[in-house]
Amino acid sequence: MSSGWEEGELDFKLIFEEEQQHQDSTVSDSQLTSTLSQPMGILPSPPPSNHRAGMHSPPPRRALVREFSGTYESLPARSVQVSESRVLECPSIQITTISPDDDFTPEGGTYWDRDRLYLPLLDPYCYRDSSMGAGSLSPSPASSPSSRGWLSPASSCDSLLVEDEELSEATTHFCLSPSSRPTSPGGKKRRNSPLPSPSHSRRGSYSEEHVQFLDTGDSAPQSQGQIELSIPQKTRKTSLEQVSSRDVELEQIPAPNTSCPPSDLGQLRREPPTLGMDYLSVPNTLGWGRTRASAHSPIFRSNALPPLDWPLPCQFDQYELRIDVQPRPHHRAHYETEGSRGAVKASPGGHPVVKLVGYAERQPLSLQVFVGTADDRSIRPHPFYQIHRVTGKMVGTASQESMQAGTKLLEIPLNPETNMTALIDCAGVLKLRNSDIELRKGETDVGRKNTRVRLVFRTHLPLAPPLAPPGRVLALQVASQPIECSQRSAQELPTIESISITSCLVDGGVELLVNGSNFLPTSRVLFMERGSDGKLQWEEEAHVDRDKSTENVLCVRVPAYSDVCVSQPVCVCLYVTNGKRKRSSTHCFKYLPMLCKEEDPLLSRPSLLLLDGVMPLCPPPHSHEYSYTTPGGYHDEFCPQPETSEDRGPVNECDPSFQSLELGFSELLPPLYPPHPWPDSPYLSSSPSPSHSSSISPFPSSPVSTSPLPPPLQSHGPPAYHQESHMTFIGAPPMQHITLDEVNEFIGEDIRMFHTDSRPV
DNA sequence: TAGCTGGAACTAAGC
DNA sequence: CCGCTTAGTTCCAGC
Repeated sequence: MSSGWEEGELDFKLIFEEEQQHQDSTVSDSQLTSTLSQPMGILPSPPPSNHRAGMHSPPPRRALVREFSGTYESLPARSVQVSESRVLECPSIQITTISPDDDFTPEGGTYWDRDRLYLPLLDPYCYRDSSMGAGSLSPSPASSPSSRGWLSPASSCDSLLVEDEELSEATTHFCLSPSSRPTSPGGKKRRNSPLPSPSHSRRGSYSEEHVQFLDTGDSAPQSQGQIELSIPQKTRKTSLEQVSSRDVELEQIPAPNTSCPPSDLGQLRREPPTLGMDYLSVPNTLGWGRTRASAHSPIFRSNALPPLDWPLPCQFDQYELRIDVQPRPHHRAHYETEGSRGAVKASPGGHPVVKLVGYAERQPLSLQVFVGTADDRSIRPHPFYQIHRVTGKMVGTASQESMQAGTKLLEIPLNPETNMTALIDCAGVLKLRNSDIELRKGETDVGRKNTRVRLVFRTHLPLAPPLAPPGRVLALQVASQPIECSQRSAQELPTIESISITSCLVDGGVELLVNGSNFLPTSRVLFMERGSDGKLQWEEEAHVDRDKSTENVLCVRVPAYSDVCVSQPVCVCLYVTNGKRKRSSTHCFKYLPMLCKEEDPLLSRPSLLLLDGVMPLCPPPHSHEYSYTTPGGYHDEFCPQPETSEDRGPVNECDPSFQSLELGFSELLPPLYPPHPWPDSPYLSSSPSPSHSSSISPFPSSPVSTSPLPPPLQSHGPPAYHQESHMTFIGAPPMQHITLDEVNEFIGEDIRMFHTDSRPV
């Protein structure tokens, strides 16, 4: 599933030089000149990441030219000397300008012949860098597909000029302008041709219709022209894969609003011609299991905001981004050929609610929302889904769309007046055709049965000393529970929304209630355990008490574990199946050793085991219960999907969350690094991330604060310095998507790099 | 009328 | 290669 990219394949370099950014503003290279002259987006753009949408961004690395304050940016691939003292990494592209007199297709200004993609001369201000890190806001309210045009004046090089105060301004003056265009897809379309997708789609696809500029992920020369491509018609699709929908949305759209300084309001803008993978074969970034991004700090320079595929914590210091109301587990996404299917709704009705806790400033902030993956890998933008801005009289939340590295974002204000709470009633989900996405070069994910998504929320807080040096921003992210977006799956697949208990002694026998939907009289509940190699080691069916079960509740008796003599807690998974290939996602369950209760004094305090402090009405013996639905996260993703994990090779056998991290990982951890007052580098392997720092405990007032606590990582990362504990932490923020293998790898790499960094140079 | 929603037909891929 | 099943995509109809 992963790209297979190995560390050694990461060829491009990442450099960062703050001081020279200004000096180099007169870069002679045409690729930079026009870019540098561009107006800023509302948010400073992080450096180009050169990655295609859906690909993992490379983690930042130390500056090659000169280290500066330990901050890192990823920059484009190939080296271009832009000044005597500075070398930028830029993609190699071939672009030939053509005159405005040349013919173009009326719709998009581009056309294909066998060998070339011709791009029209465009307003030099009109381009978009699809790789821009923190994309600038587009004024276009249009949503896909009616709003494919994302123009962003921001570019990779813009980010080099972004000053800290700009971020502050951006966050302060997050302004929303009313939409001048409808955002929903333009209603139903008539079939006019039976030609099947994808090769002869009856319509242009998200990729095909809109553009078709190749995404370098960098600021390509802003002069327009023709890009040399070897694109035999027969392989048009293959060629177009470079022109992925997410990379190359292009359309004429109105001039931007205040977020984008006007150039010529009457002039249509267009993305810059960029070139894709043919010339810049950017590796599929880090293999998900290898990324160390999780180890970085959530604090970034304001001009180096993290890419969307970087895992971020949901909590840092007193700040926490949390989901107060989770979305429903089902939401039928709409295709481009359909009308909007509305905004994602919440289970109790209404819509999801997201809140930033601990923020007492008066400055409003912006909450970014995008559609992320929901597999057992780290959260990243979902290649087959995009966020869709829903408008209408029923939508009360203002929002703006933007693009970041090919991923559409909604930006929603977080205002102090509303207690930094946002009602997410404007976020729909657009489904892109699998065939369109899968043909993109470098795309390794398959769309088939890849229909679970999450809503991912991210915000950036400007931090002031003493929390961080000036100009630093704190990036927090939280992801919703998985959302099934397929109509069919939503109708057929059983879904577990909660379970009444999450652990009991190994002898089982405890009654457990599974709450969810699509349960049938024939539904079965199975407990299973996988080995570290991902192979099924044990599976046992739980007896279902049909009399006590309904279509939304299954009452089962927990089966005994295979080995009642275990001395350590055992994490297993349970799922509901309605038959072959109709399985729910898995939820974690822990078997506790028989002696555990006597040996572990903490277990004698069952209240400490309650997540969210919700005491069950009738706690059964031998069990530890908690309210399943945690506000800030979801446990479901911790377990591999039973229907797919078997094909994935080694996977974590179960919950790689804190619960599973408890299981004997502490002895693998490297020595405690000396704490930093704040992280200079988000990627210093030899220094602890804030989450590692004991001085920044995520749970300052935790009732179990006497025990070392896990990091406040919502996303995966190395296990923190909690030792010994074999219990579930109260209020522990969920750690998502970390597998046993990842943990081991993180640890091993940390140890290696620690040793390396410790050596005198 | 446009947008939202549920349902189902049609089609391709997989088995 | 064929038939069945499954899943993705598109269209229709009702509200």
